[in-house]
Amino acid sequence: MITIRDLAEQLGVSVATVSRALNDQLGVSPELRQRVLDLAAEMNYRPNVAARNLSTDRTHTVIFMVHRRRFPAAADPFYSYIMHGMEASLSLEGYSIMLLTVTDEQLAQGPQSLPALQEKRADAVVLAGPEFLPGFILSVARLGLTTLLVDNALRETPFPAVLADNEGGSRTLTDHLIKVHGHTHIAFLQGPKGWISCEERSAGYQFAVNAAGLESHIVESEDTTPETGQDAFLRAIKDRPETTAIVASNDAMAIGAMRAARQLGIKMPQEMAIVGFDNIFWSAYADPSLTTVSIPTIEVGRLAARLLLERLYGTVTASSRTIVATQLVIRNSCGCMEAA
Amino acid sequence: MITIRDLAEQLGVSVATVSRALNDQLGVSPELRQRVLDLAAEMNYRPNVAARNLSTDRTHTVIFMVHRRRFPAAADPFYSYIMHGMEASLSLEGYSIMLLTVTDEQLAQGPQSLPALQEKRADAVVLAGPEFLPGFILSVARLGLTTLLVDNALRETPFPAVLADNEGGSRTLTDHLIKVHGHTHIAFLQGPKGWISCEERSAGYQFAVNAAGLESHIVESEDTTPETGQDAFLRAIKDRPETTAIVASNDAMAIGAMRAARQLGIKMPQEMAIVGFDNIFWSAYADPSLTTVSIPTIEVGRLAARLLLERLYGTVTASSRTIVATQLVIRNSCGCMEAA
DNA sequence: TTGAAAGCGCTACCAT
DNA sequence: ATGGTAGCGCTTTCAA
Repeated sequence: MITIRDLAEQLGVSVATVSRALNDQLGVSPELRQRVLDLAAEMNYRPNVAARNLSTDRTHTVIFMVHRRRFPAAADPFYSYIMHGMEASLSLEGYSIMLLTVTDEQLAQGPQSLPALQEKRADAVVLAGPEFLPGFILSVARLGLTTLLVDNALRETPFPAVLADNEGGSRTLTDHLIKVHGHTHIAFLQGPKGWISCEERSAGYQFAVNAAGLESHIVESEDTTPETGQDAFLRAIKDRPETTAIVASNDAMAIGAMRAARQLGIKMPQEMAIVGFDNIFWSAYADPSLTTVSIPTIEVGRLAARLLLERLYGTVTASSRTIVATQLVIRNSCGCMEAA
Repeated sequence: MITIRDLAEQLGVSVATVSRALNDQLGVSPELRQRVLDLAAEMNYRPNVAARNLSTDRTHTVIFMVHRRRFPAAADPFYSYIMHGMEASLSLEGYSIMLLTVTDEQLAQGPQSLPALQEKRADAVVLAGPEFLPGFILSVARLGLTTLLVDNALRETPFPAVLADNEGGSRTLTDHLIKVHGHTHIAFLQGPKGWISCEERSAGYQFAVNAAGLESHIVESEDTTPETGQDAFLRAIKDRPETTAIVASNDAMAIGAMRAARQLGIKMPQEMAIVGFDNIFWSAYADPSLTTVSIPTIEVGRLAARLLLERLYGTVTASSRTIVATQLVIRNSCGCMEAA
């Protein structure tokens, strides 16, 4: 293994100079700098990360923390995508990303139970998903790591967070059912209370429905899987048989609802329009193909990476929530393009 | 931040002793050891990883390397699952896992283009997926990192690798179509040449078909997506209209084939049985639900982690390939349980 | 069993 | 612009 000492000796200069040249710091004459760089390249020099970490107290590493159940979610690798987006961005800046999945027990015990965090293996940490509660979040932040929430947020305390525009997307989606297809009895299949994305989607639905002077109809669920979607659908039409359209909290629920509808012999989209959220890969393969809202997950990850780096370098202090635009994806399940 | 020096001073002993006590090394009297441990706990001492890394030349980190296109694969988060399994196991041993996705250019340029590898940010590296070619693999290994292949293998050189029992799974699956359902004209939708898992699945199919005295019928594809499955299916039945069953290289292709069959008005499973491989979440939601072979991805990850740690600790030297058993998952698309 | 001290490779401060 | 050098916190010889 070759070190800056080797380079320094070869060139007959001090290690300090070599270090400066290598780190692009001022105080080195252009020609000497070039000689250092050339020799480093020639000798295939690689900095020792551990040594640099020790003396700078920086690791150039970010921890991506997510609940173990959610990575990957069987039905939807949402967080895998976000991590992927982060990795691609971070690697460009010389940063690495570590995966840390946490169990319910660890969540309950707090960050003390997470050695990777305590040992400061990273400069920053992303907490992805709604499982992280305020108490946990704040204790992580208190550890001294730069902390960022993704697909989650604190309600009262301002805290850096990146989220999709769930409310806007849901409003647009619901509006589409109302304005384009003329539905007047639309139910919303709501996911668990406390999952911010579900609540925002619910809010978007309600806004659209209220604005149109329609009655809202919210059916609650404990989860957002096909199974719970199926179940919620059945309750929805039992409650109100006049229902002709369903907005599900996500695609998985929507696909479950479709299955339930099909089993009852309900024609889709003619007798029942069903739409989802997330635009998972398989939503295009549902029958009828699912109208939904897409979230640019890679972009969410890219943004998270950028925000983190900005905060690490002190470029920026303010701005708590960052909202990423979503987009309506029209397919067949809303009633559009039936000819296709 | 509290260091071993703080502990040493508090206790009036040397840092060497504290270090030994903390690292469970011999040469410390039981009572002193206990006092050290107690104080460490009381003062909430956390070792500085960078310092330890520097002096031991170990990082207690593993890099999970995968092609950028494959993480996560939109249709099937196969590698996300494996990484997840690895993380869960590694964290128990105090190891962390880093994600490193690589592009085609980086693959072509070799490990030189990957700073994370060169800088020895990890003790070991897993190369997951068939995109890593022998030259690349061997140069990574030459870097001095403990290297392990997952869902890939070298053909000639013995090299540590973990794979699912693709051949066995595929043989069992094909056998099921022959023995239970009496099919005599079964086509195999083959994925790209060079993807070892696809080739093994192909071999399993051929073995079963030959053993039954049937003719094999292999249809090639450039990828293993629903689109390529759809296309391959059409070519298969055009080639041989007598075909009554399809074994696809994976579930995504199988679902694509189903779509093509449905568009042609072919009844499934009565007129056409279609089966897949991987048991992705959505395969249960296909119509008819997909008979397939499940791969215990979490277990694959767990095994990979264990093999890596064993090699890091020099417990084991031999054994190149490790094969993980797969399991037949019977649903409706093969013709079983039609009543259900 | 315990302690002293020499590094690990790099950064950054203080001189020159 | 360049050099000398003191750490960063820990592990690990070597002595006692």
